[in-house]
Amino acid sequence: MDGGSGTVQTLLIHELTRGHELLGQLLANLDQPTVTNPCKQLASEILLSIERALCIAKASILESPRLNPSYGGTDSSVSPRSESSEQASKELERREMSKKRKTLPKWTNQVLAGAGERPEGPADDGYSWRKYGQKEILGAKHPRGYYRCTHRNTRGCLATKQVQRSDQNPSILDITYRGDHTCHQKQQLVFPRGETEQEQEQEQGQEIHPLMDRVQPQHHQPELLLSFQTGLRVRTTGSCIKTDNMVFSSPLGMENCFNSNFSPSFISSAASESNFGGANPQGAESDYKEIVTAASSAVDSPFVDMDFMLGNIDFDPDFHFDASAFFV
DNA sequence: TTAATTTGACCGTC
DNA sequence: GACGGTCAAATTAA
Repeated sequence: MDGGSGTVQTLLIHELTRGHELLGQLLANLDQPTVTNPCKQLASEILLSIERALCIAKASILESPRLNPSYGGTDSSVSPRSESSEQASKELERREMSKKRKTLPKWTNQVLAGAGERPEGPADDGYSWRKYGQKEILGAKHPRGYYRCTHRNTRGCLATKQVQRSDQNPSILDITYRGDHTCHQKQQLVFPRGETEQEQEQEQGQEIHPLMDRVQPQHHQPELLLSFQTGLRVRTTGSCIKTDNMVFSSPLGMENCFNSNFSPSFISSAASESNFGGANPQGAESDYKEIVTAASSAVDSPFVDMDFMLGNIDFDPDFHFDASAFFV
């Protein structure tokens, strides 16, 4: 990025800070027994503030066209090259990609593998993946499968994932995601028992929030925050880490973006405990395996989304965002 | 015929 | 040089 990123970051931090302040006021108001209107007003303002922050973050990413090679970047059909120059550019491209990949956000999920699934078969996470490789990994009992987004060529989507069976528990798949889906394929949520979204909603008593939709439109109602909060509370209190077969762990972002000052209770509490009935052998050694989990339909996108939007923004070390209050 | 998967080779990093 | 990640030709499936 360029020099403008500093300003963007400042704006972002400003918005988030403001959101934080408003939140403080909201919580203060909540302490009063009968007040409801100020709360709604504040919630609305907070929501707007946060939305602005998200837009800024998104804009900052879009500002960097290099992150999106397919959009106007290398179009070999336009400029004919000699064979050697083409090869050279390929090599260059490869190096660029290599660098780029390093900087891509990365996080890990653990997924209970279904009985009928292929050895490295990824649980369907709603995106369409194409396998491009498989490799025996040193010290691992099971090979690692490499997948990339189906729309890599058509839309330049750089998202990839690696799927590997856990050594300790072969019924668990460690799935490492890398990069965001720039293809904007609408995530098709998969419901284990053939349930619809609505059915799941009803069963879980919580909403699928528009905020959690990774595809833009952001005209959210003020009450959204409240339902958002409600949903999060459900997840926080439940030590259970599952839908039927999905287990979610912390995306990179929660830890990476907010540093130590940002330690929401829903992460830390869950992380300190084991899952799968007390056995999560992977948990301690993995980079980002604090289990957040909950209903995959609701949890998946938002955190991942937030992660990506904020992923390459450095927060001021002094920036304090006490999110624990937010999720009370 | 097209799309997806497999698999050996290649490349970059440590 | 070892290892992990990716490429791309060959193969298989739909």
